[in-house]
Amino acid sequence: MMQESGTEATSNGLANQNGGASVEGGAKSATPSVEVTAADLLHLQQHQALQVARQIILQQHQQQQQQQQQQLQQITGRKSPKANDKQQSLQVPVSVAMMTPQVITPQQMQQILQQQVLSPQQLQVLLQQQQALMLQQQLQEFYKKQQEQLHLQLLQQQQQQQQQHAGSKQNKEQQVSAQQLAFQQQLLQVQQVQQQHLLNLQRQGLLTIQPGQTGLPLHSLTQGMIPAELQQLWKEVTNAHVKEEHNHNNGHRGLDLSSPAPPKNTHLNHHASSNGQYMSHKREASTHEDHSHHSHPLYGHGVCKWPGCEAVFDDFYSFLKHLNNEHALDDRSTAQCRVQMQVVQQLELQLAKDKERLQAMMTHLHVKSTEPKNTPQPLNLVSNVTLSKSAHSASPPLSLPQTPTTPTAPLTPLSQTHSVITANSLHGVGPMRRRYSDKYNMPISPDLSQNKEFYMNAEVRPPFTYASLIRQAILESPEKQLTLNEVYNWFTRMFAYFRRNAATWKNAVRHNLSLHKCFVRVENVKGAVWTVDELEFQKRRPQKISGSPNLVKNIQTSLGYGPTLSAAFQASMAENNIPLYTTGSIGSPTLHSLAHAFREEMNGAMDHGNSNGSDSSPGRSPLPAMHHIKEEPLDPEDHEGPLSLVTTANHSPDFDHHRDYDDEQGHDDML
DNA sequence: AGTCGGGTAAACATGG
DNA sequence: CCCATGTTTACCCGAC
Repeated sequence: MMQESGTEATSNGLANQNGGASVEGGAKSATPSVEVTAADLLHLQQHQALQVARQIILQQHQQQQQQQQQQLQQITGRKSPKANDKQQSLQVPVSVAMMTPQVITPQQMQQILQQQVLSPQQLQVLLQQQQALMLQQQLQEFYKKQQEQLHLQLLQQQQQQQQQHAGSKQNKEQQVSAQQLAFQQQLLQVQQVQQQHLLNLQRQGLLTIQPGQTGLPLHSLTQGMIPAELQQLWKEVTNAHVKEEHNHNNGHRGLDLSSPAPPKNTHLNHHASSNGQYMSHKREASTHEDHSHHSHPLYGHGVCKWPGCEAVFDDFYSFLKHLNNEHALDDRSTAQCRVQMQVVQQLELQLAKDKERLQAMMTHLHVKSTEPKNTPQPLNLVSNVTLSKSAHSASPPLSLPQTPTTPTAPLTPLSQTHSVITANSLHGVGPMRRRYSDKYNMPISPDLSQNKEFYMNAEVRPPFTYASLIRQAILESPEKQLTLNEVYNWFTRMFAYFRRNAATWKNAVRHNLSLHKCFVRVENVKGAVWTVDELEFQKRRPQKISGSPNLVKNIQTSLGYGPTLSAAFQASMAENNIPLYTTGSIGSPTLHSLAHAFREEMNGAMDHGNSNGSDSSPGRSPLPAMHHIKEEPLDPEDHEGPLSLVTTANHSPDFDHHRDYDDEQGHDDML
């Protein structure tokens, strides 16, 4: 089918769509200056950090496990009937290339990616979850290390003190300083380790996570001699579903992070040895050394670490056998691999952000900044949800339910119900290749943040029709009208996927503009612009009730939007009787767009009864509503929320700025 | 099996 | 002539 011969149309040749460059962004260079000596400060730092960690962990811990497990399992089970039928065109996107999977060639991965075996939403969810997990783990490790180090130092200091003249004030100060230093160093180390680790992951292209074991690793980690606070933290986190296996008989770790990163191990071991604790780490190390020949990134502690697997094996060979049989190069495996890639990519971005955040926190604390200003850290995804949101909040009224929790539709919801999604979504549904079935007419909306970012960086085809996208582009514009070229630009700016094969999709765009009555061409002074005739657009949507009700429902539920959300949703819809407004209304961008978007979502919802994030196909993600993304560079991506309402509301504030979409993609967040 | 909407390819027209 | 922009037709696919 697609002949990619297409002469690349000039403009969009954004060759490297890899927006994520920021990972190594310079920002972080500033090393923590060590001037503070007051014990208070130290304490404060720790305390704050712990708070954050606690928050994050508490909020996500539980869901994580369940969600992850479910998700992974689903995906795992998923089979794509014809995933391979179209793998002819090989195109290696830069971004993907940067992660070289060991098992599959970049080309293959790319193909897989493009096939959309997994829906963006699923990916999104997975990514978020994994990110959360990783974050969580990192935090744990971080604090653990920090505490440990400090503890050590303390002991040493005490010894010294005893040996010397006790009571000297100087000694005390020194001790404090030492601790402070240790703390600083720890931070740096952690950062370095993380960086290295990520690099490794990047190289490997794989990162395995064992959802079900999430809790264990942490647990074992904290088992040593953890300071009260940490213990408490841990307790809070785990008590929910604490379980059994404390016996660190298996010191597995939720994330297979360490294995691929030798440096890290070294590091950890170093510390471990110093104080003779750290079971898990040690264990890990030993695993590597002792069974070096048996080491396999996908095999750890007798368990297959293939995402969603967890099969247990007595010996390495059994595992190998299993690996070859169960995880051979087939549709499912490739799909999982693909997910992993996305996960890694996202994690990298996330890490970068978190580093920045950490930096900001440190800076803030050290510099004793004045007001309690919330650090402007996007920390999207996961954390974003919980913490950062504040920024937006400032704004108004519209925010409905927007609560921090609502956010990621995909994410949170799952947590509660780990029931539904299963079988159906997994196995049943095939990969939706390019054809995301019908209904992706759904309104582009919520979830955007994540999706937006996701699509902006991942070369994954958005699950929306060209018509929907075009409409979105136009509606997002301040004037509600765009020239063809502007539409093109919007596409390339918003979706990494459209940074390639320009000839193809551009043709499609033109084709759609001409074909659908909902797009109206308006002659303009300097040419012609396209506008959207909302009425027309709405007219053509009703056609299908977004997929079989069953499916939809299923998904809805599976996503956790139980009756509750549904009800809420309906209610809101009812409230807004969405009057459609027609065509090219040009007016104050602000209100207009807002209303527009708002209605859009509403309409969408109405049309398809269910629509929204839950579109039938397992994966369909809610449209990336990228309304107004432009201006928020760092910002939080937003919140998406299952209900469009939410989203819209949140965005509202930004509506005013309108800018030219034409400029280059200046605003892509830098991430 | 037929219909329908959507995606892709391509031919063709037009104007700069 | 080339290219961007539009229009139109044809064909394929998947969902219903």
